[in-house]
Amino acid sequence: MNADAATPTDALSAAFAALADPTRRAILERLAMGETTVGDLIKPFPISGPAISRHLRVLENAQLIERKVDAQWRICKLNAPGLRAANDWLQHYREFWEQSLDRLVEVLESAEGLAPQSHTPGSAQKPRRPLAKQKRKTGFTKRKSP
Amino acid sequence: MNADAATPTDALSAAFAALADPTRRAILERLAMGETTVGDLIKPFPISGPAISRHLRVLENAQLIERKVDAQWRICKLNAPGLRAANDWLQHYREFWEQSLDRLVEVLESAEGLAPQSHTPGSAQKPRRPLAKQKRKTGFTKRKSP
DNA sequence: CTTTTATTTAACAACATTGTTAAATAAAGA
DNA sequence: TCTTTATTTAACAATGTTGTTAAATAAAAG
Repeated sequence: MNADAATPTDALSAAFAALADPTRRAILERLAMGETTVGDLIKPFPISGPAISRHLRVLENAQLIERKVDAQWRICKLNAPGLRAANDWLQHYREFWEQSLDRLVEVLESAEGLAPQSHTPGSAQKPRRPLAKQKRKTGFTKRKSP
Repeated sequence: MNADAATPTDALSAAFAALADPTRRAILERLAMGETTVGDLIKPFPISGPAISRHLRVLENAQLIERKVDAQWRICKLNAPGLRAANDWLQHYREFWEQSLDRLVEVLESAEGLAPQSHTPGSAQKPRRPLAKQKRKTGFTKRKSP
């Protein structure tokens, strides 16, 4: 609903960016089994300690994990609110894909090959031809007429 | 459950990476209202056409949108399965944050300031001291003893 | 106090991402 | 056909990310 494409690195962007790495996702999966130390987290991975250390920082900045100090160990654990925030954003599309699935089911069941159009709310009508005749400023570079 | 940190750019990584950009999220939000043209999508943004064009490619590669050609227009629309896949991944943490919320509620309600420990399954016991005495290969660089 | 264990910082190279402008493509319309 | 409209590709600079090794910190153990 808001087209705010400004904020330098908002929380959501940081969260998704953090989730975009398989190593970090694997770390989260490990942490879902319970909090543990950095040294323990590193074991499954073929990368260096400092590399993991930075992955953890990324996860922490993204608020997907928290760290606490226990002597020379840093205990890492999942941070619920951060994970939840990312999930919530995706959730507002839930309606969309469920609708799509409904429609697919319909198509399959009626076996007619053509889904009836006007069925669900929220999916705007597509105009046969895009919008108007008026001058549309597009932001694309114009070509000089030679 | 799987610690596969290998695949160069798996679908999930691509999806989350695509979601990590506010401009792209705004594009998806716009598309949630119905499919439309590239020229229409660009309007709210202060960036150039080619920039949007590439954002769209990123979204398409991540399978979050689909494009079809209609004369000189490319009509963009959301791609349910891709969005769903990203959501599903996050969903397996749902249990986790719900549990955390439950616990928070308990703490607040009992107003004792201390949550009873052994309550929920899935959250492993933290050993008072991490694991064993045995030699643990950590993967961190060792310091030379001077 | 010296050494060991755990983890982070620093410095750096290899890539990847994003935005820019100019030019290419392609269909529609005059 | 020539022009306009819509969008992509190319080339490039600025910036960000990830991994590496060497060195810095800091608490624990001897």
